[in-house]
Amino acid sequence: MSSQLLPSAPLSITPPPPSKARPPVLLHTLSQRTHIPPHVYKHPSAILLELCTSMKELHQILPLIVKNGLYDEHLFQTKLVSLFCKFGSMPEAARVFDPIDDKIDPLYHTMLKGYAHNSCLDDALSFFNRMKYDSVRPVVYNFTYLLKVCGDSADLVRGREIHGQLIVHGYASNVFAMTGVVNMYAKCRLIDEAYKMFDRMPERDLVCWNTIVAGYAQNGLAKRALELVSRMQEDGQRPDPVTIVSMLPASANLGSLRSGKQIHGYVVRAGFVLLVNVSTALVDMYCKCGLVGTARLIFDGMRSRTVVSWNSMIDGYAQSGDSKEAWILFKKMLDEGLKPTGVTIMAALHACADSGDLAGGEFVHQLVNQLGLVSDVSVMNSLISMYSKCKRVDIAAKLFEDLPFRTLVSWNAMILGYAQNGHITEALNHFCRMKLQNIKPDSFTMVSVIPALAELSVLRQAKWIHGLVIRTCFDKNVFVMTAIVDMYAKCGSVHIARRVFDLMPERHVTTWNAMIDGYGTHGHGKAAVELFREMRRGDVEPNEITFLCIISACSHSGFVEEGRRFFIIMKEDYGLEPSMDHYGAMVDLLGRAGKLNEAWDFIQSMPIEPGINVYGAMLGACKIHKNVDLGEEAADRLFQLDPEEGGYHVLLANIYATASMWDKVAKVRTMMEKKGLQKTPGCSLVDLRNEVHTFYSGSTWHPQSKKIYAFLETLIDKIKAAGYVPDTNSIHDVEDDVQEQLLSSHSEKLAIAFGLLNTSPGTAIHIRKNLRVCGDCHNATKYISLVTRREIIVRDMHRFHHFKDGSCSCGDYW
DNA sequence: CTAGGGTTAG
Repeated sequence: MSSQLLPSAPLSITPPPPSKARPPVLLHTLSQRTHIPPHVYKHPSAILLELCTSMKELHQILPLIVKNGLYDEHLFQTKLVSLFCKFGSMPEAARVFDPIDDKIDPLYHTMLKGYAHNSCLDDALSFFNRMKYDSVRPVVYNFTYLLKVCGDSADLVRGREIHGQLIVHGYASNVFAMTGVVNMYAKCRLIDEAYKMFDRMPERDLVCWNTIVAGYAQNGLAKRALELVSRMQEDGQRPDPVTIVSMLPASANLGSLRSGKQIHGYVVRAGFVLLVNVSTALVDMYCKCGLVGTARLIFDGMRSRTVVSWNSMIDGYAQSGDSKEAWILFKKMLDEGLKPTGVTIMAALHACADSGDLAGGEFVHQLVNQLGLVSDVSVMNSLISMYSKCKRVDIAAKLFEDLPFRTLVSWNAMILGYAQNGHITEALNHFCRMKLQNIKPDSFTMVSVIPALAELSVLRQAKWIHGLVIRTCFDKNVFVMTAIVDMYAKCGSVHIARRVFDLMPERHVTTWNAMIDGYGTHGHGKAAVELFREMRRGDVEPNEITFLCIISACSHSGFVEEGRRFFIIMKEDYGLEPSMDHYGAMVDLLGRAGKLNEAWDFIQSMPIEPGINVYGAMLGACKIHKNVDLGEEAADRLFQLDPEEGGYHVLLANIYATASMWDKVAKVRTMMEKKGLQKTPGCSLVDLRNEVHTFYSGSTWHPQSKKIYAFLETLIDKIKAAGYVPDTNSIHDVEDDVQEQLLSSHSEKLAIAFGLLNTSPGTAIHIRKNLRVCGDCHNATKYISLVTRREIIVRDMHRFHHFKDGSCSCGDYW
């Protein structure tokens, strides 16, 4: 067996000359007395050298050794070089190495090892070439050092070269050398090439099986990695702790609890549980498979833990959404005096981002500075994400701009940060900026940019990015394509969305959700329900979000009974517990349909304390159905919850205004002022050729402003002739003509006028509005679509309105 | 001097 492990070519180490120095007398006599051959005893200088643990100690010991005389000169030289290499000082190693006249081969080997470990690959290779020049025959382990460095730096070109040289030197069948080759190719992400080399090996031992298993596991081919473990067992190799530590992340990656538990069983039977790296990998696996509690039990039962154990557990909590527990454990780790690593910091920042804990995030930021982790770009990326999630995209941007070098992840974090904070133009600018710097976007970039364009709601831009997605082959990526489906729906083209949806070979639950929601917001309740039924017949399981989408689709279309049924099915058939958003959607469903008392009773029967969104839905329903009493009651409860949004107060004020209760309107306004709440200014966007034009109520800064107002005046006369009556009952404190003027300068009317002025007859006009469409604008737009024979598509904060021939797709029900 | 494999991370 062991003969197979020997190199096929003879080793070329020249035997060192017999030692001239005799061991000191004491040791010599000791060895005679105990019949141990004298060469087993080491020279005291050698022992001293071996005790060195740092460069400082080495420099202290050196004079002593020189004073007390050298033992074997070659051994001393080699030992010294080895120590300088070990402590990372290649210049000092070279100072010892260079002047030596009769260099023995091991001296060269030691030096090469030093270069391989401490310097760049170039230094190691040029030393390797010098060896050849000095006629030193390379030995197997010279190649293994170099292959390792190639693998670590993923330098495929040099890796191949060394592979070639290794063959020339006759090591093509050497297990050690070829294991190094397999590992090198695997690290260079050429797993097929790695397997080819593995397959050609005449003999395979445990280490080389472990190498190929780890190779597959690290290249994301988890299933194949686990299959190979079965094969290695058929080949007579028993998985050892190293195998296990590759298998566990593989089964975690698969999310396969069954195989994870199987491995756990094996670990227990084989007696590996006490090994800290094995139990750490178990903790990680259970976290990734969703059993964070089980992971915690293992973590708590560990006799010793490394920083990796802590990191795995903290990140396990962070990834599973338990940011509270993640934070508690992070603090505990600090309390125990453990030094966090970059990974710890990233997990902690993830937790802060999730819970919106800015103060916690700032604390971690300080820690990053103290620990000197500012040069760790991954940590900085996490800081950017944390600040963005905590709505401080300004700080995130500052960090991003100050980065000495940026990775793709940095760009993605920044683009997503901008997109999620509503800075759509900035998100798109950065996308263009990264492309100008020749940084290739990945699917994460696309999934950040596409929703930004969806927010912009400009069909032309949507088609542009869709084209880009196809050209860059991201149309094979289910997440990117889901974003595209969602984007088309949000750009008003639910039919294109459906076409893209139909063409997708693979659909994720989010793909179905996007399409169902698309139908819902466009008021195509029937299509939404049909698609949901189709989904249930297929093998993609609906999730909580699916039910949110379908219930809200029912709400937009007035399908009260269907909506109710879905709410029940959700729990009974799928075991999904309704969240606050689901309760909100149900109140909206009932309330919108005019079943205000039922909606109120529904709120009373909720098993959890109703949130802002629930009372908000109630208030909205009261506005539609002009119910002051219930509206007041809902608002009362709502305001106790201290909403940061000024919109709810405006809603209540509008309820009062509709009922001409002007004193109450004034009261609400005062309350708003006291609380420092502001009404979000209404704004409408319209895209024209290459520009997005923004209009605010009464704004006059647009270059075409004069033309727009003049056109609007004649337009309003025309629709009045067709039957339009301005709805002035929400304004009371100004003269009639001023009321009308205020109404006619609403942002959507300005945007529509601008759109009509600048586009050709027969084309549709797309308007994007940040708030809900007001009643008067809704009515006016219907008439405008009639008299101008133009289709006008308005996307408000909740849904789409397709105005055509005097009516709206929402059936005046929004 | 005296070889090759392994854990956490957007």
